Amino acid sequence: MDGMSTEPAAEPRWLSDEEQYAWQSYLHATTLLEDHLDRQLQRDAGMPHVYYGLLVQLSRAPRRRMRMTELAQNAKITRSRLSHAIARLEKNGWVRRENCPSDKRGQLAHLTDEGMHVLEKAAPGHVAAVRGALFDRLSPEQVGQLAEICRVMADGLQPKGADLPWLR
Amino acid sequence: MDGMSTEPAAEPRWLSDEEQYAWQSYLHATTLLEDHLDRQLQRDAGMPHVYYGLLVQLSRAPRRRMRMTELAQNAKITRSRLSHAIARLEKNGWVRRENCPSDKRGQLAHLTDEGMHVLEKAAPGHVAAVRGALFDRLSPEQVGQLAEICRVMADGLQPKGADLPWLR
DNA sequence: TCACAGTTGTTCAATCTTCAAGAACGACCG
DNA sequence: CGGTCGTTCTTGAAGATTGAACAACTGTGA
Repeated sequence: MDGMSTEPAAEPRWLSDEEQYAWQSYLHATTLLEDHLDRQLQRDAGMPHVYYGLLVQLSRAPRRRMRMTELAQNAKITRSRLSHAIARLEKNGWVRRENCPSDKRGQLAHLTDEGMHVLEKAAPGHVAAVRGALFDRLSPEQVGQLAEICRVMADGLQPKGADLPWLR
Repeated sequence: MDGMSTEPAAEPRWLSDEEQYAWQSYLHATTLLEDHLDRQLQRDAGMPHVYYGLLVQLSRAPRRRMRMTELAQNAKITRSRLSHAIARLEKNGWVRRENCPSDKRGQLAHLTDEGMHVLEKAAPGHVAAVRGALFDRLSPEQVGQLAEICRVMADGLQPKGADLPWLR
């Protein structure tokens, strides 16, 4: 008996030089961008990026209302986290909870007028930040490439629906 | 003359349809990937991705030692956050603090043998996760595109006078 | 030598996130 | 009905992060 055993982890395929470089660049860039947007929104709108995203979702929903679970899924956060987040936004007066008429377990998050106002005030600065960091620096081809790359990534990470990609 | 006034925020340039789509895809994909890696490492190595990154940095440093500030800069986190993180890793026995001989204010973070061992155990699974989510799904051209896009992004977000130690 | 401004790392309080329950309700089946 | 299981949302405690404040130290210039 020697090296070869029944171990499932045979030979880890490490990253090539190009892949390593791409991975480092990815981590570097995404971290910087996330920090940048978080700071910008915290400064200008008094909330982190995730919370801003919740308001955006609500603003686009019919009657500015959305079920908690649906909102959590769209924002890719847990229901628990959403519960805390909505509690905070409710304390700010930007969101209000309502009972769901069709399901007594359910709750609707409702973007208030005040919340809509905050969102409208914050949006231009936020878009400018995204532009300045990303879209004003990329060529149209690169924007397309980025979208396609992200689509492929998301395809392989889809948590629900068919769990086909989870090999093994 | 009409609504136009002296407002400094003249006309926010919103995102085009292509840009909106790319931005949504970006947020979706990066969130999913980060969550995926965080869970994988939390499950297999008992620490989040950021902490794993710290161990990687240390493992590559001369004598497995690094100054706190340098480590924080490389990992793109604040010194405060690093302080807490190292305290936690120290509690696990994976890192130890040492006084810096040349600067009495300074501290060196030192990756212990035990920490190195944990890292070596976790690395294959982590690489597999990165591969499975990203590099095994992208064409070589896309890997190059991604690297270039991220390089441009990072260029525009570089916090200060740029020293680029991660560029070879 | 002596300010003195700048750096280094830690700490505190406020905030945010996660994880493990748990209460309330709906859907289904006998 | 009544029982059972799954869903929906909330809660509380532990852990993590942030930003400001702080003590200790360095290096520079007068």
